[in-house]
Amino acid sequence: MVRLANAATVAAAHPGSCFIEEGEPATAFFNITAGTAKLFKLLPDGRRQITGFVSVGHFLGLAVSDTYAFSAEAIDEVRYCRFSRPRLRTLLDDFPLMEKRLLEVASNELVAAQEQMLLLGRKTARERLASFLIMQSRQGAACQAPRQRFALRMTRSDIADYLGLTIETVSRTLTRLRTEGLIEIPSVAEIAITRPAALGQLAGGLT
Amino acid sequence: MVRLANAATVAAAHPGSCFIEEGEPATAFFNITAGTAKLFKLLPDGRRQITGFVSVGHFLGLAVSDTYAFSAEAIDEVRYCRFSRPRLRTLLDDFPLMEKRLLEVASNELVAAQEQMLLLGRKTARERLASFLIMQSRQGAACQAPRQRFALRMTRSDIADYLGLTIETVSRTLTRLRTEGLIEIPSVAEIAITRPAALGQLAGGLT
DNA sequence: CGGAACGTTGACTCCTGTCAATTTGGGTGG
DNA sequence: CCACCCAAATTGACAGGAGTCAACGTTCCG
Repeated sequence: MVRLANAATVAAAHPGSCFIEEGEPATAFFNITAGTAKLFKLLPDGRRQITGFVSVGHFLGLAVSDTYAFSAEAIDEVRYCRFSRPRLRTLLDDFPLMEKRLLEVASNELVAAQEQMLLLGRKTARERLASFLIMQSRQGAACQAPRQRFALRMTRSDIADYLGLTIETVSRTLTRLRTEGLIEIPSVAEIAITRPAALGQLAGGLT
Repeated sequence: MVRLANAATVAAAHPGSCFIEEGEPATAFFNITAGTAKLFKLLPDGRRQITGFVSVGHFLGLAVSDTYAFSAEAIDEVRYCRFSRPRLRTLLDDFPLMEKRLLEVASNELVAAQEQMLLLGRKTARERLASFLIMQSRQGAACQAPRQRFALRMTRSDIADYLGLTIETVSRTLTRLRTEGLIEIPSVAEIAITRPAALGQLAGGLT
């Protein structure tokens, strides 16, 4: 862990380790600088809902609440900057542009959250997977065209908990999409979209 | 419609009318001054997901996107201030505190959205209704204790589309909660929580 | 080679959705 | 004032999609 001049610290989280725990006092604000993490909430009996995957550039821990509203677990090696809350406040005062940027980010995440609510509340398993695969195909290709083939950086269990399904349903549904010729599965962690238009149709008017 | 000095307009929407339509060019920013509206997204075949209910004080249309990401329909008579986008920008420049406030609001809404994702993705119908009723019992009583008895300002159809269920399941589940003695239903639009602790338990560790 | 975590597949169950009939309640007009 | 109407809500019967439980396959390290 490195301490910087402005009291921010740089740290890392190993795959599988949590660097934010839901319910803990929200003492800090994070900025991911490398790697990917999953954000999730748990029910008392262990059911889990992954609310998003975050990677380089993402901000975490904005909430005004005094405790974190979700947990964050590293998927691969994650590096991040950590700002104490008071330090964040002075940062925002010193750099008003940062506030603008944070507002933009939060607004975009709200839009994404609403899209995910539509998926979780109203889409079938097939539609959820179709939507998810299309989303993934665009991941990290913000400025370019979606890639026809890409790697899934998460397990079936993570996909299931993100889509509100079980791992069995995820597996079966992927198999079905494959047998129907909409996708190919070169390896467990790779997907190739063979009929993007049909998949988009299934997803319900792509986002 | 009244035009103010700073180019904002004051307007109203009658019950059932949409004052924001998903997909339309996002030309404005709204601030609700009276009434309640529902926000929702539609799938091509008409399936609907209500992403939230908003009332006095809420801000709408923040998104950076060039089209609205959701529709807004008035439940009762809604009054609102409408700012054009350029005007919003000058407003934010003139009143930096407003930006801080918007960021707070957006952060809180993100937390609520994540809670709703947990509900939609992982909770059973019973748990969804329990969570919903507890949430409603706190509505508009931000600073006070939750009310033991309250009015539902929306139809069963709205509740269903908010919770990702059908109206039949909402109806049946409410009936069951009543016969089990957790709640009473003095009239179709009123609920009394008779066993708050048990209902909270069911909801899965209240928010 | 062996074991463990992850993934796939099958058989069966059940919660919720679908379809349909009936009841309730609020508003309107005779 | 009351009968009527229509939308909303409730209730029932049935069906189906996704969950559960379990067996089997695969991959990857130790």
